[in-house]
Amino acid sequence: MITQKEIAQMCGVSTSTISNVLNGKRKVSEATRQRVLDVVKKTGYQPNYFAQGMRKQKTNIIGIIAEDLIQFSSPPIIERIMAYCEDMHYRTILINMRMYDKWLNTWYNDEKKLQSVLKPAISELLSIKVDAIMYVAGHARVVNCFPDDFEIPAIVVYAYSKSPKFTSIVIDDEKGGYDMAKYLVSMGHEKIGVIAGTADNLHTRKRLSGFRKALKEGKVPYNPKWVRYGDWKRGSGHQLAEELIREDVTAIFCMNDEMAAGVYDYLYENGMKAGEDISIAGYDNMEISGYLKPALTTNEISFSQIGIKSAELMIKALTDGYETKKGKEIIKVPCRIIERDSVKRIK
Amino acid sequence: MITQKEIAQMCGVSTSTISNVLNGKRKVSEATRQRVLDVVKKTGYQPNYFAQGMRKQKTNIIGIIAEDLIQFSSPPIIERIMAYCEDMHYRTILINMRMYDKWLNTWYNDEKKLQSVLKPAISELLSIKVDAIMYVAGHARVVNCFPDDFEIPAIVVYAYSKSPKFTSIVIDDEKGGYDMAKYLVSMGHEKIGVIAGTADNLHTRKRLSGFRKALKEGKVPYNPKWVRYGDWKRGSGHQLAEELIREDVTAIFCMNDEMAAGVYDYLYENGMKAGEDISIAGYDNMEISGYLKPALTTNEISFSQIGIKSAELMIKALTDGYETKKGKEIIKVPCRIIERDSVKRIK
DNA sequence: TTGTAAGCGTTATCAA
DNA sequence: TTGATAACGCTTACAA
Repeated sequence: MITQKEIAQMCGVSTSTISNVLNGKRKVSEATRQRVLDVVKKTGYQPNYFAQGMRKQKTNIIGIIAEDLIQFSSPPIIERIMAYCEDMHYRTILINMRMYDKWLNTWYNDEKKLQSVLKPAISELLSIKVDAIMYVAGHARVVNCFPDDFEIPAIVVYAYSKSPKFTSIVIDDEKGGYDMAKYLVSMGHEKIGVIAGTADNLHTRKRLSGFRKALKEGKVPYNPKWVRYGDWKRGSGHQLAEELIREDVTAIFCMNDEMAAGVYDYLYENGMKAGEDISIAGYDNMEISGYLKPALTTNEISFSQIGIKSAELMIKALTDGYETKKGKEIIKVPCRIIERDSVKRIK
Repeated sequence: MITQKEIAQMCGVSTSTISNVLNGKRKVSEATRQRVLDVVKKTGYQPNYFAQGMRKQKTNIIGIIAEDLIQFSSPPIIERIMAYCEDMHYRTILINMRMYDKWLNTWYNDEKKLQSVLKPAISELLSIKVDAIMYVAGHARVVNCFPDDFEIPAIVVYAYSKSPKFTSIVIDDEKGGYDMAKYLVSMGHEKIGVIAGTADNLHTRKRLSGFRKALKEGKVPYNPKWVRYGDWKRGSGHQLAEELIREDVTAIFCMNDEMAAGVYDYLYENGMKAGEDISIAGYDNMEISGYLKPALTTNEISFSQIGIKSAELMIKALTDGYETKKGKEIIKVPCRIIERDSVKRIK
């Protein structure tokens, strides 16, 4: 590949002149400037990125570490991050840790497994001399990503940073649960079942706490028997639907769309229909929710908002100095209820 | 960040010794080796990637250019490519062109739009000195990715390379259409409607040609009136379902699951049921197909196979010399019919 | 077995 | 306005 030196020879000037033309760092006579630009264009010269990086000690690259690219939340978040960075003239480099591929579902709370792939990923990015690192989690939990004395700005996306030194961007689960309960109550429901996620999960706990708060405000009774814990999978929705229907609830709030689909399975098998015989609400607004019959009312998580917000913060930190390191900040992105046909107004 | 020079000082040896220990290039006495390794470990020293790359003129990085990361096919393909490359000790760097974000649906056949983002993407990868480039398309068509005299090995994934110099990995659409027709005929259907994709689309044409071939072999009449062209969207499935049902077909082959979902919409509105009143088959095996009721029989595209296959080829080309440049090869990855509940045996 | 020194392609500093 | 030169951190040929 052609180098600056060759361009310099072809133009009959020194390499510093080429460099100066290309970077506009100092005055170069219009004549030589044009000559240089012509040759650069003709030859298709591209500065060697490594040489530049080495000399400047600054790369304008932001590293992204994704827990798992095939987690459904990851592509839209990362897509927006990349878009924003590109607009701000930063490059991005993505490392996909592929946690699911490596350990299926057994890594969520296994610190050792996480660190065994996270450390090399961080090392790699540091050796590439990225300006900052964005950690994109696959789902919310407290996660120990970076050491307190981490040498570059960093941010935790879609999970809570264990260390208070790093800003986190998460969804507002508490408000999400609260809003959904408010909505169901406003539709006349007073016996509301919940198919929650796993009991120790952060999403689960926060959504449930918001849910209870709204019931209290609405003076609607809360019955712990109406709260069942699933495993986020379709099958558990099916199973718990049966239990809750036996309790005579008029509505079921499922903490994800997949379990809601499991409820639909149960209804289908038993000749019942969501939005008629019982009301169903989901969470996530995954693609499937618009394809269920009747279409599922659910709480949309705006992954693009999460992506944009975190990229903005990251770049602001980079421009303003290392502000993110000053202290923890937890940014909460709100969810939004998408009203479809699975919740019926009663009474 | 700590450099090799500092490590050398701390160990009381020269930098070349450090380098040799780290790369195992020549004999170093066990004593110094240990001493060096200890210090490296203690300090967390990481070689500077830029300096290495510059010196070695070899990066072991494979560049991936994705047309669109949020196209549903892209994440699983890319995930597998990354996995395979990682196993083979190659790094990957991903550039997402975000075509959809930039131009919605208007870029498919717009060479100018494509080139306006592809050229900078390629330049960037070349200036990073990647060893090879993999182009990951969002959907099949003939695409003009690289100039014939491209300087590094390259491969086109999920689309057909215009230039015969580059290998393409695509799905076997012809066989896909053939298999589906065979299957429907084997279930007793003789009046089979088709909701095809857009008429000029490569997927459409190849699937249709396979479809006709199978009908011919099965001595089942082919009626052009039973073939309708949609736009791959749900709405067109809905609309064309009505037209085909009026033609009294007993089965409808939809060229993607989304249009099949549109057919379901129509059936639902009219009190009909797939797999009972009429048989429906889809294509893609998207997530939704397992959530439709009754679950949709469809032709699965194995994106992971595509990813693995292309990564294998790429790395083989890199190891064996630049074989990919020798001549065009079109690798076809077969689809696989997933039998669910939407196709009924008749007669 | 180890050290010295050149060189990879840029940019920044200094001198002209 | 321009050019020579050093320096970035590493690997490798050659010398010791």
